[in-house]
Order: sequence, then C-alpha cells, then structure tokens
Amino acid sequence: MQKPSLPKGTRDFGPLQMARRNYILDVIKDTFQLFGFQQIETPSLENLSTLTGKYGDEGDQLLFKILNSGDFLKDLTPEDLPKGSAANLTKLSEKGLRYDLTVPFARYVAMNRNELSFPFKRYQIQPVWRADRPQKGRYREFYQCDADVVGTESLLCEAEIILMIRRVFAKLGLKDYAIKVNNRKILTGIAEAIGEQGKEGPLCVAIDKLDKIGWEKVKEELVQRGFGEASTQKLLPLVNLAAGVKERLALLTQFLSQSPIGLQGVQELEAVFRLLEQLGANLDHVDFDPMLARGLSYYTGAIFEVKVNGVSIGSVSGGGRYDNLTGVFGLPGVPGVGFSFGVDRLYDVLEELNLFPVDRLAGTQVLLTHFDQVGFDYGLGCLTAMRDAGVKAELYPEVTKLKKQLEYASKKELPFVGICGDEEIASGTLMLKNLATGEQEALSLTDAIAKLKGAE
RNA sequence: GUGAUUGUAGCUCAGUUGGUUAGAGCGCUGGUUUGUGGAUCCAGAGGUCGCCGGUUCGAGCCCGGUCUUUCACCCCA
Repeated sequence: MQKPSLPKGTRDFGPLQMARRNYILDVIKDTFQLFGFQQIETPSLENLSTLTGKYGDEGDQLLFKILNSGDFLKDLTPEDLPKGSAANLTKLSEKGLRYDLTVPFARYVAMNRNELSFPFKRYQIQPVWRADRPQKGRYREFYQCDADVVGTESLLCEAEIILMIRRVFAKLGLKDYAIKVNNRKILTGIAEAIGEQGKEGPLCVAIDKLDKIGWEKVKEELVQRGFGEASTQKLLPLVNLAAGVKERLALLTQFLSQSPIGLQGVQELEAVFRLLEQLGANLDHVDFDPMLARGLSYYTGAIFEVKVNGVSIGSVSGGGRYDNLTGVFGLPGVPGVGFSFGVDRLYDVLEELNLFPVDRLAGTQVLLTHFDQVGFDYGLGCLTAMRDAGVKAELYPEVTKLKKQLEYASKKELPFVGICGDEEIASGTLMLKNLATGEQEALSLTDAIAKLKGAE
C-alpha cells in the first residue's frame, strides 16, 4: 500500500471549503455580471509558444511544462544532451499549463478578433498554475477571477474597477482595506523628474519594497542599481507623503511639472476620480500611492493593488491598464484594462478575520430514518414527495439501528430527522424531530413538508 | 533559484545521555440501551516512528542523501 499524498503546493477542497469558496465566487460573479462582463473559459493547456516570453525570464521559469505525448525523447540526439534542458525544451515539450488568465485572454481576443464586438468586456474564473515555492498565501494551483475590458481607452473602465472592488469587499463584509492606485506614467515621470530617465523599471522594483524594508534600505538598493545619490535624494518628497488623495495629486502635479508624460498620468487619475464623483460614488478606500509599482511589465496606464489591513496575506487583487496586450499575437492597437481577484487569498483573509457566514452550508434539510424494511419502503414514498416539493431530503440507505442514523444526521448537522416507524406508518404520519432543540411531533406528510419549507 | 524549518496512530502532539513490547488526548468501532443523536460509563481496533542508506552489540533519537511541511528572500495572486 502506498501512502496517499498531494503534489507540493496543491490542496483538496472539502465540502466546507467548497461552500465557502463558492460563497466568494458567487459574490464576484454577481458583481462582474452587474457591470456587464461576459464569462469565457480557455483551456488549462496552452501551446508553450503562447506562454513563453510573456512573463519575463522569472515567469518562464515558473511555467509548468507538459512532456510531449508518446516517446518524448525521440527527437533528442546524443549531441543535444550536453546542451542542457533549456536548449532542448522545444523538442521535449510543446504545451504548458496556463500561468495567468490575461495572456490566454489576449490569445483569445487575437484569434476571435472578427467575431468580437469592441469594447469587449469579459470575465474569467479558472485555476492557474505556477511552479513557485509554496508559502503563506502562495500556492502552485490557485484560482484567479479576471475581468478585463479591451478595445477602449475610456477611463470609465478604471472607475468601474474601483466600484467593483468596493462592491465585492462590501458584500464579503471586509471593511478595513485599501485600494492603492497609481499610474505607470507617473512612475515614468518620476524617473524623468529625478534625472534618471528610462530607469523606472529598476526604480519600481526597489520602491515596491518601501513598505517592507523602509526608505534607507530602498535608497541603498537604488544606489546599488546605479542611481545617483542626488537622484535618490530628489525622491524624498515622495517618501513622506501628506495624507489625502487631493493633496497628493497637487504635490505630484508640482513634482512632475517638467515631465509631460508624468503630468498626463496625474490627469488620468484625476479624470478617474472625477468619473467616480459623477457616478455618485466617493473615494472611500481609495489610496493614491505614487510609489506603487507592480511587477508586470506590460502595464502602461493605471495600476491597482488591493491590500486588506490587519492580516498577514499579500495583495488580494490587482490589475492595470495596458496599451498593446494583443500585439504579440498579431493584433496591434487594442488597449485594455483589467484586474483580478485572488480567491484563494481572499479565502485566507476571510478565514483569518472570521468573516465567513456560519449558516452557509445549505445541505440536506431532513434525513428520513427507519427501523426495518417496512419503514424503509414507507420512507421511499415520503422521500419522493419531499423532493417533488423542493425539500432537500435523503433516506438513510441501509436498514440499521436508529442510533446510527441519528448520529449520521447529527454529524452532518442536518436540522431535521423524519422517523418512519410502525406507529407513523399506521397513522400515515412522520415523526419530525428538530435535531437542534430535540423537540419532535407527529405530522402528516403534507404538514411536515410545509414545516420544512417554512424552516428554510 | 537562495537560506532556514518540519515529519511518530485518522487528527493534535509526548517520547529522558541511543537500551527490551512506542504513549496520551480527541476521533473511530462495538457494548451499556432491540423507537431516539449531540461532553455518561466500559471495552476494542489502529503505527516497517516520511523514505533510502550509514554509524553502533543496539537507532524514533546520531550522521548523509532524498521527498514533504512551514517560513523568509526573489518574485507574485
């Protein structure tokens, strides 16, 4: 016998976990649909050519590759072997598991360009796989819930993303969180303004750690990455920012006065906030963070990241605007903006904050029990009548002691048990017992059904 | 990819300087009760101590390797 085990970084989901996860997914789906997004799905497998080169070198390393079917070594010659696995990859594997939902979506848009009407709003809820080292809030298989709009530059999309995030969080009972927003153009502008034009890439990587390691360490890293002492010093006004979105926008307008692109970023953000106002919304939970940088290199406009306060889980949602996502698939000039919820992290957050509703496990309402074959047969008729009436019912499938049947109901936390004994059969009734209170009463089948429906 | 960390019954964990037959609680099964469950009581089942190798008269304990768990870094949801 072998010991059963799971691959690293993967998990089973039992009935309780599934109920909870579906609770989260229902809220997200409902929200996406309310804002006019349509669902699509793409295959778990993509051609490796679709996936590679889209996530940077590190991302390519984290792709799960699938060995070719059949004799996967047949194309390999003895001369190939010393070249190493990377050089021979194309001969061994031509498919991989998807790494995120955005790239498969870009592929989908490029392939279906003639059928789609733009702007196209789609959502997609599917697992993705990354060959990461697992740790807290990080798994090798996890769900993403993406919503993207492609084919428009309208900043209404950005405003709606903020509204959707707030709706989902409100429905889930999350109150203490921050939607950090920034604009990639502002980061570009900052690089210009400090005299390190074009170096926003490394600037982002270093600045991203500001929360974690503090300004002094970030400064060290910047110098290490080739930034001048004078340039880093110029960043200082941005490190200790005044509170308030409006104040920060004003500060940035001044800071970026010599950078047209930076100013454009500020104006875009202002436009988004103005749209929110016109939509009748406020800026609650919105936090303009000019130092917010996201790793993914394809963002060109707005950037989002959502962090729940007071929990030890990383960001639970993120996204941004990109100018040209489908360009690599031969369809240039399709701008888009999208974001994603990390359900597994949301799950961890809700669990840590104890925010899952308790009565979510809407399972069987009543278990029909019996003492012998006669009671079992009687129960079969009751069972059908109950199900026809829409009552979630089950009949204990074996003839056995009542004690065992009650224990089963008790363990499954069923609210009711309907006992089918000789006395009940003789009088055409059912002994309906409330397992929480212990009370029981003999009711006709129709009365029992009425009571069960009333107790829902 | 780098550095730590973990692994003993279904679960949570004890296990002395290496010493004979490996322990507890919970859970599970059966009984006390042949029409009544959820903290009564009684009894019982269940472990090649992650795996492979080494040291030793002798290894759950020491050493090496490997897998696994958890965590930090990198990166990310």
